[in-house]
Amino acid sequence: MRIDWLDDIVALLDTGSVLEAARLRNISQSAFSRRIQGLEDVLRVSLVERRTKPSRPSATLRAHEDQLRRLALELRQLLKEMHHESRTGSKLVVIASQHAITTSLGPEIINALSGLGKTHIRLRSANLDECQGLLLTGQADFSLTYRLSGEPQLAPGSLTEELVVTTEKLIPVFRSADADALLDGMDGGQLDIVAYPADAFLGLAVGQHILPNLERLCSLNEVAETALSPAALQLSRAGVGVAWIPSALGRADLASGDLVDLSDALGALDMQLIATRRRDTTNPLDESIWANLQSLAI
Amino acid sequence: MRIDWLDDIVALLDTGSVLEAARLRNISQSAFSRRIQGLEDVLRVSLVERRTKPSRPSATLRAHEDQLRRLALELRQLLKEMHHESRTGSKLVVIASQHAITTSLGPEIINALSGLGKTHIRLRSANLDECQGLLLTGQADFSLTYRLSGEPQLAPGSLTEELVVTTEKLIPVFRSADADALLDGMDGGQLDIVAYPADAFLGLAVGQHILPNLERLCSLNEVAETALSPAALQLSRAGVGVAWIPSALGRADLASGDLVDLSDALGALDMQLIATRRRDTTNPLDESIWANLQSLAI
DNA sequence: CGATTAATATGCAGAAATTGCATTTTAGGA
DNA sequence: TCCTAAAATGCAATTTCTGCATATTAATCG
Repeated sequence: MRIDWLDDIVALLDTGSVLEAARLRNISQSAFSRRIQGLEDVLRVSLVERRTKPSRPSATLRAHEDQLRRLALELRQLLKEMHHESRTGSKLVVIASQHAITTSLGPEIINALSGLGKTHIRLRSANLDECQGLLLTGQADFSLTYRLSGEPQLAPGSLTEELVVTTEKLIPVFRSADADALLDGMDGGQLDIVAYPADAFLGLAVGQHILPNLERLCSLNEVAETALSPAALQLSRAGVGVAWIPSALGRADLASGDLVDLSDALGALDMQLIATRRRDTTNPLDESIWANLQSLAI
Repeated sequence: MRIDWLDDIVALLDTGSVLEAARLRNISQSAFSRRIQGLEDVLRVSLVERRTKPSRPSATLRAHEDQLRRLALELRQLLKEMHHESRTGSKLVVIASQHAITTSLGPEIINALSGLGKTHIRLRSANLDECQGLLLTGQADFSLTYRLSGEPQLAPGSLTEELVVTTEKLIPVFRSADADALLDGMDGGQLDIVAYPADAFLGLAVGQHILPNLERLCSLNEVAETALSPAALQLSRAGVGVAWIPSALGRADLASGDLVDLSDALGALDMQLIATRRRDTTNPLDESIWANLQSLAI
C-alpha cells in the first residue's frame, strides 16, 4: 500500500534530482524513477523536466511546491495524531494559542480543562494569523486570542463562533525598587521602555494606543525589543525598562512586590481573551470543552 | 499505484458501512475490506469499529472526519489544477474574492490582469472568512476584500502582505423615478430599505455605520434581505427599497439615469479594496501579478 | 433461544504492481 | 568527439491486489 506518494514528490522538490530523491527515499534509482513515471501517469501531471541532466522538478510542480509541502505536512501530522489517539484511546484536543497567551493564561486554562476524562490537551503557540489558519484548517480545535476591548469586533464570520473567556489588562510594570526614580525622570526627560515588534499583536496594541500618548509627555527610549512577553517581563524585572504585559503574566511578581503596576501613570489597555471554534464541528468532546470554556467565562 | 486511499476513507465516512463504501468505490466487498485492513495496518490507526454489523467508522475516524474530508478535497482540487496546468502549460492564478467584489470590481480586475501572457485567472467568490482561509491554505494566490476606511487596519500579520488597490464608496441608490417621493416620505415616516444579512460584510458595515443614524430620523422598514449585492441592486431598481451597493456595481445604472445616488440624504461609507497575498510565495508569475495590482493602485 | 439474514472476513489462485540488478540511452562537460 | 553522470528500460523475482467462493459473525425475527 503506497500511501506516501506525496513524500516522493516532496523528496523530488527537496533534492531537485531523481537520483538524490531516490537516495532520500531509501529505494533504488530505477525503482524511484518508475515510481515517478507511475505518478505522472496516474496524476496525468508532468512532475520532472527531463530535458536536462540531472532532471529538475517541472514548472507545474514548482508552482505548487508550497501547497504540496503543506498538504504533505498536514497529512503526516494528522496521521500521527490519529495514530496516537487510536493507540491510547484518548482524543487530543489542540488549542492554538497566541504567543502572549501561551505563557500567561495558557497554563491556567489547560488546568481548568484537564478535568475532562480521557483528554489530552495540547497548546500550540502561534501568532494571531497562524492561530486563525490553524483553526480554519482544522489543525486546531480552538483558538485563544487577545482582542483590545475598544476594538470593534470585526465580523465574527459565518465559519467561526466566539466566546469572551475573560477580560484582562495590558499593564505597564517595572521593578519596584526603581519605579519612583523612573517616574520622576519622566517629566520632560526620557522613559526607558521594553518594546514589542510592530508586527506582533502586543506591539500593535502598545504602539497604537499607549506610546502615542506618552510621546507627548517625554521622549521614549526603546532599550530592548522582544516578541516574547515573558522576556519583556524579565527585562522589566531587571530594571531595563517599562514593559507592558498581560496582567495574568505579572500576577506573581506583582503580588510578591518585585514588580509594581504603573497603569495610573503610563496607561493600560483592556483586553478580552477570546476563544474561537469552527461552527461546523460536530464532536461531542469539543462540545464539552466549549461548554467548559463557557463556564470559565465571567 | 494506489493514490486515492483518502477517498476510500471518505467513502467509509460517507456510507458508514464497508459494503456500501465498496459499492461507492466500484470494487468488490472483499477487496475493499482488505484495502481498509491494509490501511489500518500501514497507518496503524483503527478505521472501522467491527463490534457491530454493519460496522461503523471508528471514533478516531469520526473525530477527524472534517479534516480528512478537507484534505481529500484539497488534494483533489490541487491535482486537478496541476493536471490542467500540465496539459495547457499555463498557470492558473486563483483569486479569492469577497462576494460583493466578485460582481462589482471583479471583472475589471480580471481584465486588467489578463494581459499577462499565458495566464488563466479564476475568481473564486467567497465570504471574508473563506477568503482568508483560501489564501492561508494556498488554495488561492491572492484575495480581494473590502475594508471600511475608518476601520483600524487590523494587524497585517507576518504571514500576509496587503495593498490598497482602490477606494470605493458604499452608496445608497434607488430608482430615479420614485426617489423624490421616497425622500419626502422619510420625514417622520418610514423608509423602505433592502438589507444585507447581519453576518455578511456589507450587512455589518451598513448595520453598524449607516442604519443607526437613519433610525433616529425615521423608522426603517426592511422590505427585502439578500446577501448578494447584485440582487440588492436589482431590488432597488425595481423600486422595492433603498439599497447600499458598491459604487462600481451601480456605475452603469447611475450613468444611464435609472438609479440615483442618495448619499447626501442617507449617508455613504468609504471602503478600500484590499489585495492580499502570502509573504512566502516565491513564484515569478505571482510577482508579476502583484506588480500589476500595485500599478492599478491609485 | 434457535433459525435466518445480512455484513464482514478469509482461503485461494490468477492478475497486476513494484523492486533491484544489469544494461542501455541520453544530456552535459572536457 | 569522448567521457561521465543521470535517468530509462528489459527482465525476473517478489509482493500486492483482486474477485470468487466460502466461512464467520453480528443483528433480527419468530
